[in-house]
Amino acid sequence: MTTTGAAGVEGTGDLCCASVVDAPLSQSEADRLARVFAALADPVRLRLLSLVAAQAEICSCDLEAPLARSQPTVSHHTKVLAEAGLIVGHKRGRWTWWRIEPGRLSEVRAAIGG
Amino acid sequence: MTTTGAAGVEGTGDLCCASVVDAPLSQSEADRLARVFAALADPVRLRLLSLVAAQAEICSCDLEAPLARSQPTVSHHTKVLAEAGLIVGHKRGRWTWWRIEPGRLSEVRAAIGG
DNA sequence: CCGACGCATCGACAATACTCAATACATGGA
DNA sequence: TCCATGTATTGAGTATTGTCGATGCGTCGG
Repeated sequence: MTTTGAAGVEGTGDLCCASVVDAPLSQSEADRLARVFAALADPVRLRLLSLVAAQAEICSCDLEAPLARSQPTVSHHTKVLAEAGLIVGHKRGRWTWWRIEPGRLSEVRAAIGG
Repeated sequence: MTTTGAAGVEGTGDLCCASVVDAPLSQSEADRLARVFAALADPVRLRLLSLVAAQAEICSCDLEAPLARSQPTVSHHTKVLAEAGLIVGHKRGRWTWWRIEPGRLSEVRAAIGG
């Protein structure tokens, strides 16, 4: 099982070629982009993301302590990030391991004029 | 008057050298970053930003129609973007003109691994 | 088979955000 | 000076979000 919100690299929606600095964004492009930014708009999720990015793979159980949040809260945040396509998780035994999806961050970077 | 939330290029706070993909973000770095992402996490504001970016300078009065929002709502969104340091406005006569602050978007891009 | 463990989901609550009508403020023209 | 115009602010209603305790589900060890 891959705990990704949607298929492939794309989380909530494809970001390709939608750029804030180019022609005015369409309604739907803005919606898709806003969803990814919303996932990044929480300090706990940003720290979670940086923890995942720092270790190639990390277990949910190793996130509660550094984030100082309860297990349900951590689970909520991983879900949000996964649905945005920013991280991917898969279960192995009793544990869920998360890794970053670097391509997604690149898409975001491109969308703001990368 | 420059309708920027804070001094200089920085809006809510300096983003320099805080990167999601490098070492774990500190609490305060995450807070500052999250504030900027929160400003980008609304589709109306993203379209507003793209309208501003497309024209070197644009009047508030020319935003209501394309955004299909009331004047107070547009004013609210411009304020949020300005406080995040993403746009800058100054009054000229009766009108307020907004322009993009490209450096701020660059900072955000760098923070996600640019 | 049973209990412990890791994780996801549910329900609830407080805090925040988006929106608009009403109002206040400031500027320029007559 | 007075009024019209563009913008900002206030107040209120609704929706969304972050958080946690309680609970459910799947997996491993004994």
